[in-house]
Amino acid sequence: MTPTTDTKEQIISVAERLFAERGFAGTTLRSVVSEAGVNLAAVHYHFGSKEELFRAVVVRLARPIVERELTLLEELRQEHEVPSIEAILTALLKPNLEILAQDKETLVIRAQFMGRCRTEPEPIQSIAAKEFAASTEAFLDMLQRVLPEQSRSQLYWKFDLVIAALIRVQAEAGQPFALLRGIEPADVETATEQLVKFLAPGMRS
Amino acid sequence: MTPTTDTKEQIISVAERLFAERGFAGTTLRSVVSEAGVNLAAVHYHFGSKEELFRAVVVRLARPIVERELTLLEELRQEHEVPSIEAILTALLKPNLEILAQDKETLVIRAQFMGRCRTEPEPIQSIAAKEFAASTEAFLDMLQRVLPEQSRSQLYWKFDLVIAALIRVQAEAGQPFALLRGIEPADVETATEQLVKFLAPGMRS
DNA sequence: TTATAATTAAAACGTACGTTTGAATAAATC
DNA sequence: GATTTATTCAAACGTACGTTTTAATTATAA
Repeated sequence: MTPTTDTKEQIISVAERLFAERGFAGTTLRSVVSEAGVNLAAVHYHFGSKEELFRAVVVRLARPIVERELTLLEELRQEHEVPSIEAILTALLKPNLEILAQDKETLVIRAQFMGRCRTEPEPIQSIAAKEFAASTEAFLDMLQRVLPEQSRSQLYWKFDLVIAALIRVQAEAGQPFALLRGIEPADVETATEQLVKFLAPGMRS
Repeated sequence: MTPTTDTKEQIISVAERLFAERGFAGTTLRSVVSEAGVNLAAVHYHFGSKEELFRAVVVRLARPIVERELTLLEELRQEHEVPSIEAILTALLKPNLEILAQDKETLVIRAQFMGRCRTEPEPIQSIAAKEFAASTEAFLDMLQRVLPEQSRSQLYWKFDLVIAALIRVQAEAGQPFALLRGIEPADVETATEQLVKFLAPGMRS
């Protein structure tokens, strides 16, 4: 019998890829377990349902991102009374790109999954949104402080567009014309800078 | 027997809404025909398959957009040797928002559908991408002319981000904090301007 | 009016899905 | 080693899906 943590992680890893490629509804549990080399009932034993499996995949990827984002934001807050827009956006975006770049093998899969889970039909989309809620709120608050002349409404849709851009960069990661092409630290640095350079002027306008 | 054009249009209209809400895989033909008040076989008679139904929905919405975009672009080309980035982006984005604003009833549905079809798993996403291919190419060419110092690669991902922003604006249309909140011509005008104002500086940078 | 074509209806085909069940096996605990 | 708990297995449950088939009905053409 395969060790437990391997079974669970195997299922999550295969599910991550298939959910990314086919979406939630288009991915069958039978295809997941077939590729993971485990039994169909294992999904229900370990995760309880297809939806909880999806949640497990989201959590594995999103938690470290959100933690890192919040840590960077806190550091910003302590270093500067009024951080720059560029610094805030970097704190927001970089963890998202860094995590993708951990492994060439999983770069595209993770990127696609990140994009996928934010565009899924409900109730799946909410699963991901909840995981990012703390980060969303913290960054909106910081932006409001830095840009007090903008209405909350304005900040809201601009923030939304920043996230949309991030999703797109993730979705295209690893492609020939993509902003994030590789997994070197320099690749992440460049991609983050260029994305911030694209978005910051619009945030201020 | 209901007249043919009504049956077909009814099916397309219901399908548009359900595909938007649930995605391609999450929408069943039985739910579509049930709400359209027609028979299941009608889908196959009129469209041949579920995928062709999806295509029919895309075509109904995308064709007029692309035509309008290309028309505006041609007008721009004839009026200016070197059009401004703002004018180009307006020509690109405004038809997409205008068509949503034709009817308060369908604003959110159409917006969601537009966003949905660009984020679907393959092979569905390609169906929509093909419909926009002519427009994509024409605008990239124009941008390249106006920004000759930028590489094609750079223009490509920036254009991609513009489209991502558009998708997001569409997806949020009609919501309280949305950029496009209503269907008056002034609403479209404002939304287009603000979106262009957000994106143009980044295009130039 | 009759014949032909178009459209709709209902049932069925062939296949598939997430979830549940009960048994078997493996691992952990005493 | 015996017992308990955890995990895996295979089959089945209850339901559903897109597509196909055949017949009936309606619309159009001659």
